[in-house]
This record gives sequence, C-alpha cells and structure tokens, in this order.
Amino acid sequence: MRLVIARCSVDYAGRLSTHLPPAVRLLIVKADGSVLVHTDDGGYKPLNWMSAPCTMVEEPVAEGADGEDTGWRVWRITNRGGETMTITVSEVLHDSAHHLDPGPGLVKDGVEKQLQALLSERCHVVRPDLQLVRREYPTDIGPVDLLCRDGDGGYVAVEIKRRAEIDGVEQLTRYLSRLRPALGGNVEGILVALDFKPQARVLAAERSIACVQVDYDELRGVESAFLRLF
Amino acid sequence: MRLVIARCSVDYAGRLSTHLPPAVRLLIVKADGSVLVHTDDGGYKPLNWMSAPCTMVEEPVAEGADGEDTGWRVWRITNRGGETMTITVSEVLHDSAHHLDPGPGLVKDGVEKQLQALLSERCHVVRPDLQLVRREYPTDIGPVDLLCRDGDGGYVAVEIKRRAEIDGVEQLTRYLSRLRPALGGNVEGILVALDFKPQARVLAAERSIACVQVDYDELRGVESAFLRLF
DNA sequence: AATTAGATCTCGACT
DNA sequence: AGTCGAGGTCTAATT
Repeated sequence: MRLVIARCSVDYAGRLSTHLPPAVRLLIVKADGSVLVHTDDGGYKPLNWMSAPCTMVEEPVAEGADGEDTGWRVWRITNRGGETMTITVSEVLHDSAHHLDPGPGLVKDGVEKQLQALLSERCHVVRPDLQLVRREYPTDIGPVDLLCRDGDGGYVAVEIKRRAEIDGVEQLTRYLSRLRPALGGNVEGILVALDFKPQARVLAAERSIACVQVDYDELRGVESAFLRLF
Repeated sequence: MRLVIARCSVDYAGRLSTHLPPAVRLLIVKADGSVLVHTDDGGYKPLNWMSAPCTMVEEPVAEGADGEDTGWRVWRITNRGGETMTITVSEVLHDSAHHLDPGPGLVKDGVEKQLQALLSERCHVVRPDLQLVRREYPTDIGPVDLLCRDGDGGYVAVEIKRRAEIDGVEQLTRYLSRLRPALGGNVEGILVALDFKPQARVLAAERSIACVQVDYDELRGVESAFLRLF
C-alpha cells in the first residue's frame, strides 16, 4: 500500500463525470491497484476512486514549446470498460509504501439472517397460530424467507427485514403472486421487521399484507429463556 | 489527518457486531474524528469505520497483577447511539499527521437530473406528440419526473432512469395508480432510460408501460444542434 | 456473465 | 429530526 499526501486535482470520466479542483488530499494506492482519494472531512467513502482491476500510469507533465518538465506528475488510471480517473499532482507532501497483511476475514454477526433464524424457530411470535413449513421456501423468482401454515391449514408467506421499506412490500407481493397459483389458493402475506417506514405500512395495508414489528432484544431474550429451560 | 500503519485487532459493536483478528492494517483518523480501518485488498470501503460525530480515547493496556504496561494501546471510539469500535494496537509501524485542505466541492455531471432536464425541454424525443405539462409533477407518494399531454389530449406520465430496473417499473406503476383517479381517466406510462434490464422490459410490457431507450450523447447532440441554430 | 437482495449501506434533499 | 429517493451505489450469493 502506498500513501501519498499531495496537492492534486482529480477528474473522473465513466458512468458520470466529476471534477475536483486542486487541494491537498490523501491518495491511497492499494496492492491490487485500486486508488482512493480521501479528504479530511466527510467520511467513510472516498471522494473519488477506481476499483481493481485497473492499471495506473504515472508520467511527468511537460510544458511549453521546449517541453520542459514542470515537476508536476499525472496519474492515469483506467479500467476495462473505459472509465478513467486522472490525478494531476502538483506537490507531494508525503509518499510512503507499506507492507500490509492480507486480511483475515471480517466476522459479522447479527444481521437479517440471524433474525430469520430466530423467527424460523419461533414463528408463533409472528402470529400464535403459525407453524413453519420451510425456511427459504423456493419460488421461481427466489426464496421467500418463511412459509408457514396457519390454524385453518392455509398458507402464510413471511418476509423478514431489519427495516421494512417499500421495496420489501413489493418483494413480498411478487412472492405472493407466484405462491398463490403454485399452492393452489389463498396465501396470506406478513411482513416482519424491527421497524417500519410509514410508506411501507401504507402500501402493505393497500395490499392486505400484515405488518408485525418485533424487538430484537426481546426476541433474543425469548430465545435465551427457551435455551435455559431445556 | 492522522495515518497509522499498525498491527491491530478491531471490534465493532453497534447495529451489528464484527471482529477482526490481529493483522497489519491502515488506520485513518480524520479531522472530524471519524476513523477508518483499511486493508490492502478489497477496495473502496473500509473494513471497519466510525463516522463523525464520535469521540476517541487512546489508553495503554495494562497487564498482570502489577499493572505493568504492555506497550499495547487501545483506541476506544464511541458515538451517540452507543456504537463502539475498539482497536487494540500491538505494534505501530508508521504514525504521521498531515494538514489537508478542507475540500472544495466535488462537481458532478451526467446523472439522472441532467437527463431529466434535457428530456423536459425535448420531450418529443420520447414520443413526437408529447407536450410537457410539468416537470416533477407531485402526487401524494412523491413527484413523477414528467407529466405530459399527448396528441389526443390524454395524459402521459414519464419516469426517467439512467438504468431501468424492475424498481423503476414498480415506481411508475405506483404513480399511475395515483394519477389515474386524480386526473380523472386514462393516463399512459412511459419509462425512459439509457439502458434497460431485460426484466424491466418484461414487467413493463405486462403493465402496458412503454419503454423508450435514449442515447445520452445523442440527446446532448440534439441539444447542441438546437442551440447552434438559434 | 447476469440477476437478486442486503448494506453498520451512505448521501443529499426536502419536510 | 425523520422520510424518501438515488448511488460511479458496492458486495456477496446464486443461477
């Protein structure tokens, strides 16, 4: 990894065009060739970047009739697909290279999948009469999170989100449109989430999809109590 | 901005929990207090991060009964909301601070808004008989990009995307379901984009929504020719 | 290669 | 502060 602090201007041309006027910024060149341009404010995401695979050519900037070297350097970074990032460096304040470890993977815990696992084992939390038929029940446009049967022997499709937005309602609607013919009859839809955007509730109501809000800590608490008992 | 190359492990606890085992990584502390953890592979996005506003406390790690200093240091970064990132640093290979310019803004060009502006002035490109009623015509679920009248005095709602996907069809469908009662009658829908995913075309066809593909350069060319004439 | 759905999404605009 | 829509979304999983 190479770290450069430099006064530079940056131009990107690809899916859109952007221009950054000259200023002192951080340039990161990673081992895989990708380049990031960061400022001191803002956060998280680079002002400009080029992802690997890409190639960088660094060349001097000549000026005038005699082609005298200006001391400036231009970095031309391109990828397949013809996107280009051009960094014109007029002053280098820091330039160092470092050997970093190839990262051991990031271990994640606690996302939607976990919620699905918890609810698949306790779908009565969603509605007391529900009994799980199958988790990740397949349809021809992808698997619905939970397929259950209710007290009357009817089917209930459950879509689980950390945060329910309008897209979640659309998604469940598409599943229902496939499940209803496939299961030969009525299939209810329930959207379960830790919290709901108002628009999601409105659209769900329009389509007779129930919304059930669950609490993550409570859900884990129930789970812990369950484990403690057995 | 502070740049540190260090052997470290990282734990994040907040919206989810993550753990990174010890390895040599890049730590960036920005002027606003935000902290980024980068590796040499992957790209664009940090392995872990904490966005501003947040506060960092750096303290030595004591060990044993006598509390002898291990030479290790732990960075505790917290924000409002109780999210925490804990970086345990066992070896520092580089540590430097730099003064960067507060960035002059990034200038963007070529996004959907530009496309909308171009098409609002030349909606006959979409279909020759169209005449603009209003750009960003409001409905109770948000504004539709263009509302036009056609040759027969009927209404046409136009949704514009850089890339038309299934969501764009859903979005236009929702607008139409609001516009039809509001405008008292038939309202056609047209989806305009630089390119179309096949599934978007299929769903649009099912719903009698026309798909019109436009070329960005051509659109700007038409515009230039127009300006050159007058 | 293409498609789908998630993300500690982030980011900006608007209310 | 909350909501909503867009993103050079990116990213991983699956077909």
